[in-house]
Amino acid sequence: MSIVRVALDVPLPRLFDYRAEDPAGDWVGRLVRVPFGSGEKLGLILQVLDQSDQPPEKLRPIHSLLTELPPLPADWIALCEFCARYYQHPLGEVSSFALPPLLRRGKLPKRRLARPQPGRGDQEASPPLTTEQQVALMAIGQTRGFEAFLLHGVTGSGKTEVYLRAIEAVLAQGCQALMLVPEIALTPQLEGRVAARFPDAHIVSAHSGVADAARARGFLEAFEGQADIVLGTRLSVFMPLPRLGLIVVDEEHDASFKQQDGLRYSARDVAIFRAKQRDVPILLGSATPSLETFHHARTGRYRLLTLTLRAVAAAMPDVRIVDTRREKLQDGMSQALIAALELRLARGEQSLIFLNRRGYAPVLACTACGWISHCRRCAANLVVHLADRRLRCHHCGLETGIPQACPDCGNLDIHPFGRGTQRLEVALQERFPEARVLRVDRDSASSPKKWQALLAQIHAGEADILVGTQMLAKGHDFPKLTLVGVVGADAALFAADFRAPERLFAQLMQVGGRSGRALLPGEVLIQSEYPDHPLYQALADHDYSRFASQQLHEREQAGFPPFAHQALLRAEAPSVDQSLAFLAAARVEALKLAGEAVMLYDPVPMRMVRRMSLERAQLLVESASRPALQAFLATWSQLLYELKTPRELRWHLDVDPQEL
DNA sequence: AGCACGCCGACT
DNA sequence: GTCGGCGTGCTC
Ligand SMILES: [Zn+2]
Ligand SMILES: [Zn+2]
Repeated sequence: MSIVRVALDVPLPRLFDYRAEDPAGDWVGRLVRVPFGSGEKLGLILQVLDQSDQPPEKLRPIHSLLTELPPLPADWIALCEFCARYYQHPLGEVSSFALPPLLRRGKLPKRRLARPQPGRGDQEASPPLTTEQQVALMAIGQTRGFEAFLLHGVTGSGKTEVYLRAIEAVLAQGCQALMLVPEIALTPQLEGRVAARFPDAHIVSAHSGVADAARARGFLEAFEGQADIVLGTRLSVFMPLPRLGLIVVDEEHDASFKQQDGLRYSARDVAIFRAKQRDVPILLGSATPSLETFHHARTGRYRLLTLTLRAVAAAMPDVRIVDTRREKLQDGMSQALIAALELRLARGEQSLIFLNRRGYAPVLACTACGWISHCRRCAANLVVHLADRRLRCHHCGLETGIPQACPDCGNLDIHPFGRGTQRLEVALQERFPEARVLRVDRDSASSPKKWQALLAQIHAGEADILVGTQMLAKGHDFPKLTLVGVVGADAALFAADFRAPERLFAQLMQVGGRSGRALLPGEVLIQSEYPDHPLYQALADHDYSRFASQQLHEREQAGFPPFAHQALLRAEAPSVDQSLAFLAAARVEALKLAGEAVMLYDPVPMRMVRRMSLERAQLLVESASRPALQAFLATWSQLLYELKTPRELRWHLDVDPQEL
């Protein structure tokens, strides 16, 4: 009698053994139906063994083997095992997550006919390369096996062209390429561009918007080697790719590569593991690399390839910091910005005002008693959405109507305070009645369809002034756009999070890059009360390296990443005392095993304590040594599972957390 | 996380 | 008497 060791989608940090009659040699990697408790579950066979460490009477026989699907390859299983180990997550949950939902339930997609993919016509001509692009491609082409490259190049310097050429080269060798892009960048336009460039390649798109059947089909096409290119969001880092030859991570600094719930993985970091594991090169591209990546490039762990020039015939935009200390702003805008807008309107060019705050105003307040609109489920204000006359919580979705009078004192004099995109839109429309003002944020672009419609409208030149959040910052080329105004950026300058400046710089650099891409020179006006701040000065000089060096210096002084490695234990419960009590108990356990290499902080309530009626707290763990942190987390998390906790308390570990 | 079992309150 | 509330314990 043999034993199979199975990974099951349950939140338990262990595998489960079952009896099996006569397992064949190819059982490892297959899906299997097994009895579990009172029901049945689908699991993944990880090992076939002679005996179990469980007492024989506990062992139950498997129900059935899923033979429709070939066994998942060993390297795919190893990838899941790495994620389980690194992110301290149950292996069964990882492998389940790595499968498309349909396969997770043991179903296969209906028709698996080879889609009429290849042969879409003529290949789109590739533009000529700049010397810098040639140098980069030469370096990439010369590697044999694993090597990580950081392709650092400003917007318009032709990073995408380098990706496409590098992909072309691996396809020519009969290999597959995996290209990861941020959620917001995976648009029909990008898919179209890749498809036009590789008319004979079989391209699979993978993101959460793809329907279940199509996603499963894409997975199988990648798995069976029919797919040549997988283009997708962070999910697609888990695609099995037997002929993998290259991984590309575009906008590698983008926050959407880190999953913020469940398995809290960073697709960029998992991609690096994968490239190493499969011994293939990986290309990380960005105009504003994450400081982690930039640090690795500086210290020689990654190879730095730089594109300094705009490949398109256009100069860098002129970036000016507008000092707003001495000036009375009009609707949040300076004279300089208003004049610049007028100029663009007169010339028939487009302008964009970037304000990273949606809604009409961040809060509604009573001038008599001090009441403010707050969410009863969260420690947050309800945001005024005047466009649909609602108050809305941006954290839990709670909605109410806008009260006519103060709910506390009955005062009729209640006002929206502060400014969001809706208010700016209204103000601009009043100031420039003849201009076509278009707001682009998550509210106006609530579905992919509406988003595409807005983009089409912008491209057709049917808008003069765009008001938008970071949605507008990424990946879209607006040829008629020559002015970018930035409003209200200072708030992020002094945020509590040590990564806030890094994010702000990246965001402003990116949104600034929207202006003047084609033949018209661009201008960027950033309004600030701290015009001399080094972050703005570096932006004005287009000097990412100077900013990054200064930030890295500060991080080193403070002992922050990338000079330290962090993990966060978070807890949430109906009361913050419960959360803190759990963390205190966890800390006691940790003290028993933490050596000097691992630093344990005190449990503290989270910056926004209450969210969706749960009160949250966290405990930071830090070490200069990654292996020391990993070893500590492995034992600690085992102890945490054994800790007795109230039913209503939930906890998780976040390795390499993005926000503290 | 599910899902069973189990032991006390109020309803036909 | 029993229907059902959710506390606690287990899942190979
Ligand atoms: Zn009041
Ligand atoms: Zn809320």
